[in-house]
Amino acid sequence: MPPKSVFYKSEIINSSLKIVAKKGFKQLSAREVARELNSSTRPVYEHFESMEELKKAALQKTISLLYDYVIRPHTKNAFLNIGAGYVMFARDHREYFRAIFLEDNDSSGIIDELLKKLDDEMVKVPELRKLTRHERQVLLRRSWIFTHGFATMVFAGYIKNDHDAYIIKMISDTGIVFIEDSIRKHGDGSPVAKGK
Amino acid sequence: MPPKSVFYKSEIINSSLKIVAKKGFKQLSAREVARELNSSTRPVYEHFESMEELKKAALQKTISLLYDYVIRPHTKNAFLNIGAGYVMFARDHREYFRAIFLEDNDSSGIIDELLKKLDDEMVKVPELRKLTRHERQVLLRRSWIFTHGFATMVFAGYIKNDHDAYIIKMISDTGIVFIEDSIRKHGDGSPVAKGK
DNA sequence: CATTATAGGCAACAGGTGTTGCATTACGCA
DNA sequence: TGCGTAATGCAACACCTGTTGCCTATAATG
Repeated sequence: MPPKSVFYKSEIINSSLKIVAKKGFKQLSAREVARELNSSTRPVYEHFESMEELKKAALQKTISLLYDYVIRPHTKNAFLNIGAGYVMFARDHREYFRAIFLEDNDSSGIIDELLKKLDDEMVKVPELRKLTRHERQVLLRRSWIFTHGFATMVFAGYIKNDHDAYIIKMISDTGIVFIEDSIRKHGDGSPVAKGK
Repeated sequence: MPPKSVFYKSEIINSSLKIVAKKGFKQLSAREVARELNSSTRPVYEHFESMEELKKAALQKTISLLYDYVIRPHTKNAFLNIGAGYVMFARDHREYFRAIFLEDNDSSGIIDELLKKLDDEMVKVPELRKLTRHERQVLLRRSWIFTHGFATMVFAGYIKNDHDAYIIKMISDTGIVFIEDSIRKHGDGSPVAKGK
């Protein structure tokens, strides 16, 4: 029998995430992982075909952490939680956020999934149910662009005040502005309400 | 006397920008530049102390190109031109946009300058002049977060329709929503109008 | 026409990367 | 207690990076 594995797959991924958090995704290398584990570079290749594969696995783990954030009940409003969680993730895990959304990793699937969650929450709100499909899409898109912009600016360190309360207020206030606009436009049949 | 310089500083910078546009900022290396110029790596060090310095010069040139974009009269509204130009820049020059705003190059000075331009334009609009300083700041910040979010999503390739007309409509429509909200809040002294 | 300063090419240095061949080691079954 | 298997460490390969020493070629001056 072989000696039991000293370095488990999960340890290697966790070490990788530490490195990404500290030095960024592009600094993740086999030797860097080895240093973190006090080992040679071999164990990496014991569990992964290539560094490419390890990087994929590490990215996947950051994505699942993102999902934790958007599910977390920051407020009583699930709609708001997704946006606020997204921004908080950008604040708490800069390098993960960069790896997922700002490097060339085709993040569109994740965004689509988050948008779907948001849409599901939206139809639960009575005031929004009367909106047409197109009106809801406009609202969703606007809200998301704002949220993503906010997250990206927090990521860049441009937003000095990034406490939970401020993030929630910002997302909430602007969301309300967009919602009120949608309802108003729906009422008077202005160009936005094409579907009606 | 020495032989006259075959490779001018400007040529080196232009070659660098070509490389950045094609392969990204992090792929910009002395040997890449040499390949582009059909030369050795020497000329780079003839005109620049280090690659660091060349990278700075290249980044500076991308920033001046960004300014061209936000000054360009896409519409008759200078306020709108800045936002639309910003998004179009992200669309036309992905890698420059990434280098300026999404890598660790402290872009806050540029954002501050753009915000100042926007503020200057804002006070020229009669309806906005009655807003308090704080109300104007809220409006500006909201508009900018949305614009930056839009640019970042265009950058990521998530916005499929990125024609000039759509970009302008998007920035304009949302800007109007924010402006109307500011004016409305100013009227009824709601929490946003703290300064009044 | 000779001289001299210097731009540029070549090739090397040190350090980084992914990856792999080989020797060693330790485990748990026989 | 011995043995086979497979995980690990070491060291090397090839290729990337920034940078520099040395040599050559050139152009304007004396």
